[in-house]
Formats: sequence, structure tokens, C-alpha cells
Amino acid sequence: MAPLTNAAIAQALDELGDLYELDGTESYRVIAYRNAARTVRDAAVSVAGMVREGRATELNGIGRTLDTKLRALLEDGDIPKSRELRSKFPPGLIAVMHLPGFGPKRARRLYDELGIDSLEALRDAAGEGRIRSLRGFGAKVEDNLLKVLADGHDGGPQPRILLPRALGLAEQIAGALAGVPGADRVEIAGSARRLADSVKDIDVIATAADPGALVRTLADLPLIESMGTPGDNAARATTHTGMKVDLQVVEPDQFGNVLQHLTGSKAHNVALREAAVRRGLHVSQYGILDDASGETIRCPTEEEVYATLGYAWIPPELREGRGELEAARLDGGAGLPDLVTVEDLKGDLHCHTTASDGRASVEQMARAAMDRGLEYLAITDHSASHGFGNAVSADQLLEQAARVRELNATLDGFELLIGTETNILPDGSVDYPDEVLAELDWVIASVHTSFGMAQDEMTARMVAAMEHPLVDAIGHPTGRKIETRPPYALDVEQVIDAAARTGTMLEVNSAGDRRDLNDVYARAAAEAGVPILIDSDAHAVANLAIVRWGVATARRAWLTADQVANTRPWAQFAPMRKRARA
DNA sequence: GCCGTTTTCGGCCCGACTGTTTTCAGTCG
Repeated sequence: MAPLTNAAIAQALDELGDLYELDGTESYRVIAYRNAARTVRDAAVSVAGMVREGRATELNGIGRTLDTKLRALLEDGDIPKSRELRSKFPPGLIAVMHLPGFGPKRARRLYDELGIDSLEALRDAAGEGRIRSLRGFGAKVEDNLLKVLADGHDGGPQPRILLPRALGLAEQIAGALAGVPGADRVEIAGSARRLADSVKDIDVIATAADPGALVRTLADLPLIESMGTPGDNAARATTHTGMKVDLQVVEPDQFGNVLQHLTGSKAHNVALREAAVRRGLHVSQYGILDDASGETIRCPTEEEVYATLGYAWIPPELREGRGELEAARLDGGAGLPDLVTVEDLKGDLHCHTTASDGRASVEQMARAAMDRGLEYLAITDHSASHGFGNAVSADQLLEQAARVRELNATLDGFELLIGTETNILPDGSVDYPDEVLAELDWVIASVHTSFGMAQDEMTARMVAAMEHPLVDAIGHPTGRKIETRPPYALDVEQVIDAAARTGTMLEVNSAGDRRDLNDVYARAAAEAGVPILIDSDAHAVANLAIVRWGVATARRAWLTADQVANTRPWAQFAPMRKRARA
């Protein structure tokens, strides 16, 4: 049987949590399953492997009971308790439970009292007015339910907006509000501020002499489609693209508390508050209640919030409950990393031109890179067997190499490199002859075909490519597309090991729908000593700027400038290439 | 179910909102 992926294990734990919740078990057990599922999903190493080695309880939130259940899952393909509870509740009930406004209690009563076992049965019952007959349910619940179903909710996770688009909206809104006379501080909070892969809604927090003016300005913005009923100090709006926007205008003396609270993440805040309780402090968005004095400490800035709790200020990108609190402790923490910035980047090692599927010439890309202040740029058009855009034959590539070298000779203080993004074929070979690759300055190898291979085959394919002495780096190593395509089946742990062993760099591709490696894997790779690249993969001049998103992922991966290879000047980067070390 | 600078037992973040209710349960972030 194929080894279970972390995603599959996490799904099994979430399912059992759902079933326990329907069964009415105590809530802390359900929370424990959700926490464990999250830990497994975020793990950079194979959890199945850890279970087999008897090390699963080293993972945060996995104890002896869960270890036993995971063993059963790996050995028999299922958890006995899951099997038992599945026979007790119809599968459609979990979807009912996950509808907005519903939960385990309501789903259970609908099942027990009306026999509702699916979304279809629920829709029928609501249409016939049977829901409102139940005690505790009324006409409003029924109306809202029909609306939710009409909106296409199916009890699954709601689609999220990619960060570039969401942050673009948020920055427009915050910028407009900051320009209102009397507006003081205006900040974006939430997952957009943490630069997460995707965002559900936008939170904006402000201080202002005239809060009403901010609310009115928000309502009048062209990108706003509708407003909920605005209060004096808060409003909820919806953009034409369907994004929810929450604005809160708060008192200056608790701005830090609110900003910290609304930036999250939930996991970070829970960990922060649990640690605070042990020290007699209770954290909320309104302040920090000190048990000893009975006083509530209000903080104008986030720095004061963290300092009051005994921590250095923590960059939002790190607030995911992944060890940042321990590192930030003022009394003996290891210290937080000095995170890489866009300004640290000295070169871009992955871009395309009209030779393959780009929209600009070599010269245009080079000039644009120089205008951005970069010191080097590698032209890496797609290779001979590429299926879309123009395929570049070996001869064409060599001709392009000559042109690039000629142009490079005319560029003062800039290194224009000729490279390629060569395809990794299913057998792990690449699609140019070695003699051609040897003529180049730089080679990225990427998978663009046969995504459906089994994990061991795909891993072997990737490792074989890394064994190639002329492959300097692997592009978008897991192939995921955020919100639309899962990564291909890949043992990333093995890929990282092979990268470290062979001296192959791993890319964090900056495309807003890729950001691949992701934050978890990029962190693991850097910790294993693998040099990380942050590349634009630009297909047009303007796209060179999207390294912003790659840097965002790198920061969420705790990366310092030193761990990112292309923060170095060319003279230091050049000898790091595998071809220069042979 | 997990976990330990009070604890191997007894805790486990904090508050808002909604809809249904005469005081609160359930859900959400």
C-alpha cells in the first residue's frame, strides 16, 4: 500500500474529530483532534515515517492515544473508532454540520428529530417549513439556511482569495482611509498582514478623531459593492469581487491590543494567551488583565503588548504557532530570525522571454532587472520538449546563448546569464544534452508533465534530476497551485536530503498562485543547509516585482538573508552553483 | 485528548454575535 501522506493523515484526524463532535463527546477531545490534524498537516517530515519509527509523540499535540490510532490507520487503513462512528452517523451529516451557522449540536438535533441526513434532505425540510417547528430553531434560521444553500455552500471549505489580490484590495482601502482628514493610524490586520497564501476577509484597524468619516469613506469607495449596517466605530463591507472587509476604529490607547488580536493567527493567539494565563495575565483585544493588581493594561502599540507578556515583538509572518513564542521570550528565548527582505535580493535566477512563453525580449528583461537594482539575471526559457509557448531547440538555445553573452558584454556592472528551465522527464533525465547544458551559466530543472506519478516514482524522478551535475536548482519543487491544485505526490523530506547532498538549490517560486516551496518546506530545507532561491519566474517585465510574494513565503519560513542564496552578490553566488563546485 | 517554571490530575483563551428566548445555547473568529 502507498505510504499515507501527511495530508491524508490529517484528513483522517479531522474526520474523527468531526465524528466525535457529532457524537457529543467533550469539546476538549475534539479540539485535541483538530490540533493534531493541524500539526500533521504542517509537518515538514513524513508523519507516517515518524509513527513507524515510534517517534510520533515527539510531535506537538500527539500523545499515546493518538499514536495508537495512527498505528491502526497505517497498518489497517482505518481507525476502529472512526469505523464505529461512521456507522452511527450518515456521511451527509458532516456536511450539514459544516454549513455556516450550523454546528454539531444543530446538525445532531436535525438528524435525531427530523431524520435529516444530507444537504438534500435539509433543503427539502427547510422548503417545507419543518425546520422552524423545532424548539430553538425559528424562521430566521430557516431563511438563512435556504440563503446559504442557494449561495452554493456545500459544507466544504470556503474558497479563499490569493494573497496578491487580497492584499491589493486591502492596501487600496487602507490607503484611502489613511488619507481621510483626522485619520491617525490605519493598519491591515488578519491573514493578509501575516502574508498568508490566501485570505478569507480583510481586517482594517484605525484610530481617528472622527471615526464616522472613515466609515463613510469606506462606504463611498468605488471598489465597495455594499455595506452592512455601519456602527459609529465599525463597519462591514463587501467588495465587488465578493471580499468581506471589516473596519474597526478604536481608541489609541488600545490600538496595539486590537491590532495584535486581529492579526492572529488563531493558533498564535491561543498559545500566547495560554502562556499568559500561567503567569496570571489574561489577554483579550481590550487589554491585558493582571490577576495580581486587578488592573487592565492597555497598549497603544503591539510592541507594548508583547513586552508586557515577556516577548520581543514578533513579525506577523511568524505568528502561526510554530515556535515563535519560545524564540521571542525575553528571558532566555533563542531570539527571532532577522528575516530576509525584498531589498536583500541581488539577483533573479528564473525568468522567461519571447523565446518561449514570455512577453518581453532578453534586452527588455535585462534593463528591467537593472532598473530594479538587481546585479544579475538569468534568462531561463522553457526547453526543447515544453508543451506550451515556443519550444526552444538545443540549437536555438545555443544561438540565444551567443546573443546573451554579446549583450552582457555591453552591460556595465551587471551579469546577464544564459540559462534554461529544462524539463525533468518522467525518468528523471532532462531534455537537453549535457554538452548543451555545459555551455550555459545556469540550469533550473522543473517538472511540467506527468503530474500523476506515484510518490516513490515522482520522488525518484526528482532525486535523479538533482544527481545531474549540471542541474543547479529545482524550480517550483512541489508543483502546487494554491487553492486549485495539490502538490504532486512527493516525499519532500527525501528531496531536501538529496538537495543537501548534491548541492542543488531549491527554489521558492514567487508566482502568487505557487509560492513553492511553501513556508513549511522552505524552512525545513534551509535548516537542512540547502541554499534557497527566491525567483520571480517572470514572464513579463512587470513580473520581476512579484518576488514580493516569494519573500513573503521565505519570511514565513523564518529565513534570513544568509539562507537565501541570491541575496549574495554575483561574485559570491557564482561559486555556489553546482557546476562551479565540480 | 494533551500536557507540566503550580500540576501525572485538573486544567485547557477570550469575547462577540445571532436567534431564540425570559436567561442562554450555539456558533464564529
